[in-house]
Amino acid sequence: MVLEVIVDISSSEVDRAFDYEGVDCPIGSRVVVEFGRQHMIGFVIGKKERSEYANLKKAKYLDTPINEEQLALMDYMRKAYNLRYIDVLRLFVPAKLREERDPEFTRIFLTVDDSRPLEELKSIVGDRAKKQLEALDFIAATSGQFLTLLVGKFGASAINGLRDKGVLVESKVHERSAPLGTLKKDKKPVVLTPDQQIAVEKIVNGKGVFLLHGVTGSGKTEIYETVIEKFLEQGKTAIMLVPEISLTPQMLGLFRARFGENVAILHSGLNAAERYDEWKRLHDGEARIAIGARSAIFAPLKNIGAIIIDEEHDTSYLSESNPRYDTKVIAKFRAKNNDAVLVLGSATPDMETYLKATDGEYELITLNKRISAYALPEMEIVDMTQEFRQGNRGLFSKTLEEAIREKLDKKEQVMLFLNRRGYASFIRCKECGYIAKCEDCDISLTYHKEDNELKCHYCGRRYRMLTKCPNCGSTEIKQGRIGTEKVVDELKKLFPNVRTLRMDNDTTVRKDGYFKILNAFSNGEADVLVGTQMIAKGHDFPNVTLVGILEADQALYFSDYRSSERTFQLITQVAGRAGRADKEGRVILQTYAPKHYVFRFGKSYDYLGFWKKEINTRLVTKFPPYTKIVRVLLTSLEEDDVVNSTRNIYRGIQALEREHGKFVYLGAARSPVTRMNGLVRYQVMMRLVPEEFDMIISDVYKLCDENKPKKGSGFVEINPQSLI
DNA sequence: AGCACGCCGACT
DNA sequence: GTCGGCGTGCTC
Repeated sequence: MVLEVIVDISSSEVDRAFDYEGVDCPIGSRVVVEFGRQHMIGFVIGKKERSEYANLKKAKYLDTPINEEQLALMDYMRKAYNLRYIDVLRLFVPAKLREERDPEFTRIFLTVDDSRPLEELKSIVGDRAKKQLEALDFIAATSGQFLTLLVGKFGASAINGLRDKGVLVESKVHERSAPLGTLKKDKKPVVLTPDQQIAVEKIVNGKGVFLLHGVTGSGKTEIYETVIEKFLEQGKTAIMLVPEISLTPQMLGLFRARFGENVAILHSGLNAAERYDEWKRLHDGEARIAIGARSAIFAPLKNIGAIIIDEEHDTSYLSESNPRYDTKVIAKFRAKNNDAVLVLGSATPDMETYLKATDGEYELITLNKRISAYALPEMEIVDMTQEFRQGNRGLFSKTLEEAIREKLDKKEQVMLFLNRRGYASFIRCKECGYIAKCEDCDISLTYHKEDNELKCHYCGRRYRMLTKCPNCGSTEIKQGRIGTEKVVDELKKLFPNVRTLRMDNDTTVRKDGYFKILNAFSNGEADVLVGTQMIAKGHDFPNVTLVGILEADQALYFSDYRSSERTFQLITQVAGRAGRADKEGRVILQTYAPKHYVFRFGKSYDYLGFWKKEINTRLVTKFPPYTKIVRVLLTSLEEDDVVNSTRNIYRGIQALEREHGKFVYLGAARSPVTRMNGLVRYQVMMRLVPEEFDMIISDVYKLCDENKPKKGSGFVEINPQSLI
């Protein structure tokens, strides 16, 4: 049998099938092949009787990690996103299976025989074998250990003695660093409200895509859990996706408590062995619920009954680097192929999602009531232009300052939000307008007070702080907008004894930094938490009774058509942080544009009002969801090379425009960031109505592939999150 | 991606 | 003379 094999190398050069001689095995199988002079893992993507090549090498069959439905998804993704075989295949296979190791490698795992009481086992061991008793206690207390660890700790003779006496149960387990103990199911019957009950009924008895639009605290999680439970009862499986940032231990604990060993968790915190183990449990049918961030949509499950995407508007569902994909699109494909329901949940749905719900493409389920008796906090909007006119040059309005003072006196906690690090201080000459930029990236540098230096947030390059303008020599060179550090500084001036924590990309470079800071705040180690919207997501701090949003409108004037939507999502989410449980919350929003409709609708938590206004704007201005923005980004070491490539691609697209109708917009230019990491960047931008998009996108991919710069690269982005 | 082949500069 | 620089080309 001739097998068509894709080798595990991510390069366009080699991303095609190579013929090998091998046993008849299913498509989707994993094999070892000799490729050139090296041994490689490969994946079978096709089979045939004969090959046009003579002297085929042999492929050695290992296993079949990818199922038929996943193969169909692979083909779909390759076409829809112009991806390589191998880049898609890798999404389905844990890294461990791509290392050349014996995949059947197992270790012996020992647990105590729990069919008999521990005391009885001890008497079998006898009180003369002290070391054995010690080991037995240890194994019991830790609910099982690997043989190698036990031998290291207690010595081979003691452990072999125990094994001979038959008080232990032995099992072969795939390598894994932290075995799950036996988890008790704490199955409290969940009582659903009538609204929740109706939602569950609709989803379980319906088909297709559902938008579950529910205000913060309307009990979406209980609905997800019950839906999953109902499908499990039917013998089906389920995938639940959450934004990476909300995969908290508490959240997972909730699912573990309800579904126990049936849940497999896939998140970035797992090491390769743990990830493989969770993957394997799903693949073998030992676990039937996959829960995780974006990539969990590729879980090796069959017979899926429900796919749930929580906080569906969250941008973490869009993969912005190789391989680029939209999780919702993948979810729809898998739901359709499995005849599963897809549930999209959010308090502030994506513009496009809500449009589809109003069009009837999705079924809309609205939850207006909060399950707790407490209303959402009142939002106060403070006009900062007024403050300025009254002589207040600080960051805090009088209202906010007084509110903070009051909360600090009461020993309650405060959260202060800034829009994001990108808006932190840049350096500008007041005399000539010079702005300090990165020599490599052409991006405004950000001032970091802690190190007294300037940093480029795109390449990380550092510069000494300027004392005078390199352009005109003026010493009137000052920071522009504010960053979290500045907020902390000013806060300390107003309240000398305040204890603060700061959270942004700088303080959370290390993966655990994020949770450390949140834990510290949760434990009351600080009075005020200052941060970017990172702190807005998902976490409940019962003692937080005041939330301040500083410069709420910074994002509004950022050159992105989604800025209003983002701002609305942010303020809704942020407001949800204030006042849970028994304490009334207060939200103070500072803005220089108090009359903007975002704040008007945001203040009253009126999503629908906002959506109607915003969707009309998108229609009139011809932006998504009514159009698709396509950007072809070309980069090269040499200007001539990239200019040449850009010109060819632009001409090709012009030809497509002549052939297929009128585009909303087509233009070619240098990218907003003209150089990054030493590469020159050009782009071709276009805005297409959906029909045009469908007609020409594959031609655009082809043009890009065929005309990309000789000494660089080119790729196509669809509705890119940022145009840097 | 590797790894070979291959054709020019400075070394025991 | 030859060791080795990394440019180009191939892997069923």
